[in-house]
Amino acid sequence: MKIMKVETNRLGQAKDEFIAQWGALGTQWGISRTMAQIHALLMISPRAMCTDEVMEELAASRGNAHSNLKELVNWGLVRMIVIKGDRRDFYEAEKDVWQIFTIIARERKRREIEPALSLLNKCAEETKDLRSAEAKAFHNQVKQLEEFVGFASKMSDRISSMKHGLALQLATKILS
Amino acid sequence: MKIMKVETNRLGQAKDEFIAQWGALGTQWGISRTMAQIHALLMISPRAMCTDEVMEELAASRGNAHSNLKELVNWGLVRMIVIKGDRRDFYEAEKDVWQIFTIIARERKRREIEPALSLLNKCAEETKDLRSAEAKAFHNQVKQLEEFVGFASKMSDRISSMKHGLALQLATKILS
DNA sequence: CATAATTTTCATTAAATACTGAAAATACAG
DNA sequence: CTGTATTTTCAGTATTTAATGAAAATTATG
Repeated sequence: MKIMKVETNRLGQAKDEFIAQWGALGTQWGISRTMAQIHALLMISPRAMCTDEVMEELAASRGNAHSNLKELVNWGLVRMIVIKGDRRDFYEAEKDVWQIFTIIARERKRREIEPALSLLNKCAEETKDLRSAEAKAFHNQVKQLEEFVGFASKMSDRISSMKHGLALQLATKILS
Repeated sequence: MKIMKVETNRLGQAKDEFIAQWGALGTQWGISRTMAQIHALLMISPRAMCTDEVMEELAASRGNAHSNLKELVNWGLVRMIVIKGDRRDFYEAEKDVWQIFTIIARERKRREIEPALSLLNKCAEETKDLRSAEAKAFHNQVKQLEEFVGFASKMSDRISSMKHGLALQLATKILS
């Protein structure tokens, strides 16, 4: 085993724990454990990594590493990097927290809010001219949900498109 | 088959679609399909329902209906109701959208934000006095995440504890 | 107390999701 | 073109999560 300072070892342990736990959290957030682990690994890596390094670090299969890297690039949380004179693809994570937040917010809106909103639109529309008391009650409830979710959708857009500084300013006002 | 007005049938179809689709959405939100379906069913039901009615409406098993009803009561999205002269337990959903929102926000914070925050706290703490450049970079990245997530946590609390009207006022300001 | 209605539990089964590893496809260098 | 490094795909397997249904426990009723 390589000789190393106690400090280096402590750092390694902290990193490993971070990666392992971030992976576990990922499953709570609806993304696969490996995807969250790769994200954690790259967020704290001082340099871009290639597929084999990721595989080794996480003891994951090639297919798994590959598809999750692709997915992360898709989300925009990770960028592919070309290093000249090297045929391999390298990957590095977006590290700015506000960027990370807006990317995740956009994705969640797309997956969680928009489909709900379109369902609510449809149900409200389909029942808007029914006259029975029961139908009116249904229409009313759906309408309330529709308005709220529509609101949430707009809010999400607005906040995501803010500059970090401006958002911070707004947040400070709310927290004060 | 029972004779019914066209209107009644249209309403029934809209309800069925709403329940089915809300269930499908539930899986995106990290809750089981049945739980989301029961929630939808009760949100649009004009009266409280007993376990057997829920089972029948959703073609779900007793155990499934039971455990998901229990879970919904646990969240606070559904209340158990006692009807005198009837031994069965009845259930009714919270219908106020702002209430629904705050309940879900609280639960999500508990499951998604708090564990992340405690991990970040721990990792920042464990590396705060390491001096290598690599350690400092790690500590710095974790710290940034910690600050942001801590911020999000406070925001979530603040907004959830607002009265609907006040939140609306705030939102209007942001959207304007 | 006996019994009937209802709720609760839980071992088993089914369904959904994530991962593996090897083979096929692609890209590049000589 | 040929051989090699690398990426991509995907059928098969493993893991995780949700649902079933029947049995046990509980609760009310006469």
